[in-house]
Amino acid sequence: MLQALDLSTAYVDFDNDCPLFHDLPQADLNRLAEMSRLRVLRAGQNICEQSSPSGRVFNIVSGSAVIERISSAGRRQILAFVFPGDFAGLSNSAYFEYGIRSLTDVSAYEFPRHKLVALSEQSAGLKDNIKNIRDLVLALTFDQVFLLGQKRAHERLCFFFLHMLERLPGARPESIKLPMSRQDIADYLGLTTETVSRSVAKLKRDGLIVSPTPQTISIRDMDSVRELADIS
Amino acid sequence: MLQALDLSTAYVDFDNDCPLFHDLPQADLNRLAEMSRLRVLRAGQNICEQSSPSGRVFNIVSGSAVIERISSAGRRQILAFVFPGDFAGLSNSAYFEYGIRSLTDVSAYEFPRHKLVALSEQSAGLKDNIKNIRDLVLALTFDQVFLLGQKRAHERLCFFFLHMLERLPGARPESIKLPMSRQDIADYLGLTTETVSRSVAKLKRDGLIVSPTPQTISIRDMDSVRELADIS
DNA sequence: CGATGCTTTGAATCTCGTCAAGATGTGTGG
DNA sequence: CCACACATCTTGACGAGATTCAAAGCATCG
Repeated sequence: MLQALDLSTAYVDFDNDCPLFHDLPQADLNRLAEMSRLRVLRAGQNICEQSSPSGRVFNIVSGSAVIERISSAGRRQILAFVFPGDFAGLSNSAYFEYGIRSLTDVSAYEFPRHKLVALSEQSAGLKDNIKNIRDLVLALTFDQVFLLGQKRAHERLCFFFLHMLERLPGARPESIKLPMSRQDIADYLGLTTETVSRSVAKLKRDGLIVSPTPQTISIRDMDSVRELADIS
Repeated sequence: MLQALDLSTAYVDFDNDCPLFHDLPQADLNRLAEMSRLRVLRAGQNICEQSSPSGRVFNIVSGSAVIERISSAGRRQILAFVFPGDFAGLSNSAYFEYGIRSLTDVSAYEFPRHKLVALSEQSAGLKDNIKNIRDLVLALTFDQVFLLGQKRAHERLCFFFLHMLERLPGARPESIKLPMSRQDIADYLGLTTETVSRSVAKLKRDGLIVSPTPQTISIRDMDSVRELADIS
């Protein structure tokens, strides 16, 4: 986890091919760098609190985090997992309608929202990038609505593995290293930890996956996993 | 339903306080009118097909419609209900990741997406309006994720009634006239028609609502309905 | 009026949640 | 290096809630 706290490598990310910085001219990158602040957090900390003023937005540099909503009754729903390169906090209401919380040690650039918006008015590239990010978020959220409304537990798991395969940096079909706990997966998929465990056990039993440790998933029968995930 | 097909009243809507046209100067309204085409559909028709090229966007003038996704396995999830003044089709991918289908007779303005985008580049007001619409859609979709992931059947219905109360034009706590079938409600809430029926029956039995006809809901105990809806 | 489609109700089944116990793994201090 | 405590994860038994299948009510419309 020391890597996550290494500031010298973090700055390199301004050149990376991440959605916010993609294809921007150096001038824009410089101005983004000027307005940004690098925040470093330990695992399990709030990056921003649900219902707090939504004046800041975040670009994850290293580590993993969740976007979560907790109701007055104490029920928790994870709206998304965010990984390096991902952008979070692009709410347009005055207050965050969700919280962002680190799963691992995390480093992230923090931008004042009004400054980022102001710069995006002058930079067509930046504005496009922000729009694309919003579009992706909406598309992913539609997928999740379908998942929660229509799929069974083991189907949700299959969808989840394929989703992680796409979004989690470094994930390969033979080796997906999950940075989140069973509770996090459960709160993302609208299940309980017990049901997640049982569904994983079932997928193992049926030979679709192998899981040497709880945090490691290896897909053995991709066709069957895809079919159960029912990607529309 | 003849009202829905009355073209003379439909045009008035360009002056209405609907999200897309809100606070626009007359010049912009005129250009919007020029590029638009009024479409009139009977109940149960596709306004646009899932997976078809997403070249058009729609502004509902009269009637009700659903935004739905149907998987390869034939399962259907309704992503949203849309009502007069609502805007639909703002997908940014090349193909619609959902279909739009009329519930009642519907009239709607159809805009070529590229023209609307081009005009929004010149009209700050229009651009803001579009952005606000997208923000609202995302916020509503987050609510639905929470609903589907965390709530029980009768809680989902309470949330649904309050949601309709806010969004359905003309709805009042004492009289919500639902334009959709039990099947549509079920596909929106991730339930079956039978469970919707039973949950409505339970809410009636418990004195929270009255329902003289299946399409008419009257909220009797707003506090309890709110509490069950668990608006976060 | 009968026919059709939508809604409701009933009974059996199944999936998932709950509660409880046991297994596994990790980190700490002896 | 081992032993113990604490977390997390897994498994089992049971029950609640939702689905499924079937049949019966209730409208609307020829």
